[in-house]
Amino acid sequence: MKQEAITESTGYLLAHVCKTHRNKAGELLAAIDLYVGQEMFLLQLWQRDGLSLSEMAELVHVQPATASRMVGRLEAEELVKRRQDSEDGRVSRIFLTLKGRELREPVLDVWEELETISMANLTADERILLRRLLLQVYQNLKSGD
Amino acid sequence: MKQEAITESTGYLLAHVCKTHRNKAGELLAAIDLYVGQEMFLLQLWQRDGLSLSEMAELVHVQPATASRMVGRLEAEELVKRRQDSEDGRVSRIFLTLKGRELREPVLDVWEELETISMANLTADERILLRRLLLQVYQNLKSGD
DNA sequence: AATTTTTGTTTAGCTGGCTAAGTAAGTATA
DNA sequence: TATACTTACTTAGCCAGCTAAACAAAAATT
Repeated sequence: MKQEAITESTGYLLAHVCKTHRNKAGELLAAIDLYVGQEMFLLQLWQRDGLSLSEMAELVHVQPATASRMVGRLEAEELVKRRQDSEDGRVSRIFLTLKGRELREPVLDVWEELETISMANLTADERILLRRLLLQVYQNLKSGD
Repeated sequence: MKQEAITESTGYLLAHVCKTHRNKAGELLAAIDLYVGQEMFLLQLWQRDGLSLSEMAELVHVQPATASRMVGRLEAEELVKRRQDSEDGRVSRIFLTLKGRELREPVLDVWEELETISMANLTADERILLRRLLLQVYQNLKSGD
């Protein structure tokens, strides 16, 4: 591969767009006192309170160690509380606090704004197309060796 | 915004694809003893040895603090060395070592493999289209408020 | 019933990101 | 010339990622 090819590659552009997207998300979430990624945990709990830590990790697509620490931080901010499962002493269940529940609407607003900004100037067809292409890339990466 | 809309949004899919891409990159780079992102610094130095730290930060699109630390790690691994500029004592210039230069081919190979995997099953037209759509998203995020 | 294996979580330690603050060199102004 | 301001970099401290190891509970095996 020629050297210039890296910075001209689609993968490089993808990484760059993503970083920009993530930074924008971080900026918008900061306004409601959340760090990027935290909202994903809350999102899952709004759908189903009391998930176990490993269920959370799986749903959010992170490792259990990451989930454990992030839940720890959410707990420290009093957005969630942890309880030991009644039937399996190893299992940690995560529950929303009132404070955590109140963040639902603001988070949805943030993501709506983020999506509106990101998808501006793209027709509905282009958005569908982008999704299809991204899904193909994802499949490739998931199965590639 | 409805809650399900977040996980159905293109931004969410983008983040997910990107994380997968980054993990794949990390896996491939680990085989040549590099962490994700380090190769980007080397890439710039292969093109122009002796860049200042802030030039590096700008070219790689990170903050100077990040660049400083990452260059520190590359120096610890003896891939680069730092020298004070002869005309401006504040300026730190980064030079490749022989070891750093020898990594060029392996890095190019890694990125070629990564790109091959990522773009599999996409026609040339689809790749061009993906790039165009990603660039549009990037422009949106860069100018959006 | 005792032992071994598996499972769920946590902690430690590494990484690349960021912001904020600090330090020293260079430049501009009085 | 002395002082004030700007610039380049570094350090400290926060974050989300990861892997590896440790620990305890549960399940499986002997």
